[in-house]
Amino acid sequence: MITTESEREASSTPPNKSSPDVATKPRHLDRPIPLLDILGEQDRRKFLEDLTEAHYGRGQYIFRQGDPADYFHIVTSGSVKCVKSSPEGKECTLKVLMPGDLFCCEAAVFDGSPHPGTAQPMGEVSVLRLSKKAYFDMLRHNPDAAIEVIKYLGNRLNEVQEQAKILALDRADQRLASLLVNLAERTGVKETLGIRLGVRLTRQDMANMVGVTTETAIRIMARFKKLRLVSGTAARLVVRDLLRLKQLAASKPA
Amino acid sequence: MITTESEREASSTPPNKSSPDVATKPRHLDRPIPLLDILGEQDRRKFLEDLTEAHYGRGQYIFRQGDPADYFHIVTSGSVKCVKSSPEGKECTLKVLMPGDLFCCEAAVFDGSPHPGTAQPMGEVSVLRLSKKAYFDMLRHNPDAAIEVIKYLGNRLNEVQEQAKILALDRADQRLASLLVNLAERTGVKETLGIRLGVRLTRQDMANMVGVTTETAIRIMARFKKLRLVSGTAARLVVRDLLRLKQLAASKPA
DNA sequence: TCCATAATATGACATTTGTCATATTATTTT
DNA sequence: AAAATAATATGACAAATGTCATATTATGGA
Repeated sequence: MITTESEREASSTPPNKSSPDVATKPRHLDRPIPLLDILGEQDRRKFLEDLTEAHYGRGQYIFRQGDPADYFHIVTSGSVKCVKSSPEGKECTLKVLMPGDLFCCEAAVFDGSPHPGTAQPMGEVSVLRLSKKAYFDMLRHNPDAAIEVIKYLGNRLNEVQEQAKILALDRADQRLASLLVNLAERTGVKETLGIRLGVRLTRQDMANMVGVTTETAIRIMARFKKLRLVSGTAARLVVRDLLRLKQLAASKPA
Repeated sequence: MITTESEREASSTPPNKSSPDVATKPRHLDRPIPLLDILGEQDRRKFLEDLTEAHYGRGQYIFRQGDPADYFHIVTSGSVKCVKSSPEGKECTLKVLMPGDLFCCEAAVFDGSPHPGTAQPMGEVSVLRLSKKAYFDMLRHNPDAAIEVIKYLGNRLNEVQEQAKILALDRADQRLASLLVNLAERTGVKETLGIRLGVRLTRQDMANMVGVTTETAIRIMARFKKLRLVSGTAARLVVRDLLRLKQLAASKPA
């Protein structure tokens, strides 16, 4: 999925807060959400009544590791970082959620355990929130919705397992190449010179996603730049040679 | 969950085959399966009709990476290795499934894409199999069953994400310590001298699970043995000091 | 019991990646 | 526009892990 043009990325930076700017009935949704489309008309109306829309900006958190898990979420615009931190303070970014992605479909929502990670907006973000109870009711009354959630979770599970495999077996440069390929395919926007990533990503962000230090990520990106595989930095990162990056990600030697 | 005594681990090694020894109506189930317990009596009867039980031994495969995904599975006895291999031949073991675990709840079962990994019995194993269609029907007619699957998938997702974090951030010895703690808690059997793991695990197996070479796993295990954290080898691996292993897994320095 | 094979062990060395220090260049904010 | 901060860059060196070679010990099957 490489769209050909569609940007948001508001650059205003509101001060640090920990609750959403607004929480209202949802207005218009940017793009179709499979889960919502599945619901019948009457269910959909009932369901939408329980949904609230929340907006977040830079420096805020949607929720933090250890917080109680009370809501099921759907991203409607912008992107969301899922981060886990270890007791000693090191951080790892596990996933960048895009519009249409669900989160907290999980066990935590059912059994009252706290969030196993932090959800952080990357720029301006809107999400739909559904209370634990309403989510549960929806699943119970809508087998098709439940199946949709099962499919989503199954895909996510496969995805993370692939990611774990990459972390376990591949070198730093291959892991970085995999990340760039993945983000280019999931969020990329075609341009004359290549594929521009749809998310702002510093070398530090990349480092956190592939389990290396920032210095290592910088050195490898410098090499990739020299090889004309990529160009640009955080705000405007362009993948210039998707094919060769893919080959690098799958190759044996250095 | 550390049971106090309950072993199987048949030691006979039938020759390499790629189809189950038998596929019959399930007889008696070793332990309760939450998913089955949820179904009402009549649903349960109908459901059980579609279930077949299959048995596998050493050297066989339940399915292999790339095979078409036609069945949903439940482990009823023994343990199953989930393995992924990269194009260059390196392998990574992502999970050891125990009785009660579900597998192939996933998207692959629905949309016709092939198995993203291999499922391999560790010793003698029995699984229940349900055809894609019957599984789908069950989910559609049993909201509670669908919710159970969602819970299961959610737990698995959290688990793999935790694993990915560990692979991304921790040193080899910490990853190995985490693995031992995890297996001791999930499969361990209490003994006078510690907790014996309920699965046969060579240093090579461990290496594949934490993304290091066999040599590194051997060296680290030798260190652990010297520190009296563990004892024994593959067939009889004992965790002697769970607490210190946990501390090691969570500590900052060497 | 013996043999064949699998598993564990260990050393020497190469490679990869991390750490720390210090610049340089972008980007925000005032 | 200037100042402050964040991001990128680079070198020197240390530490962790991999590679390859070669033993030694354990285990399962004839």
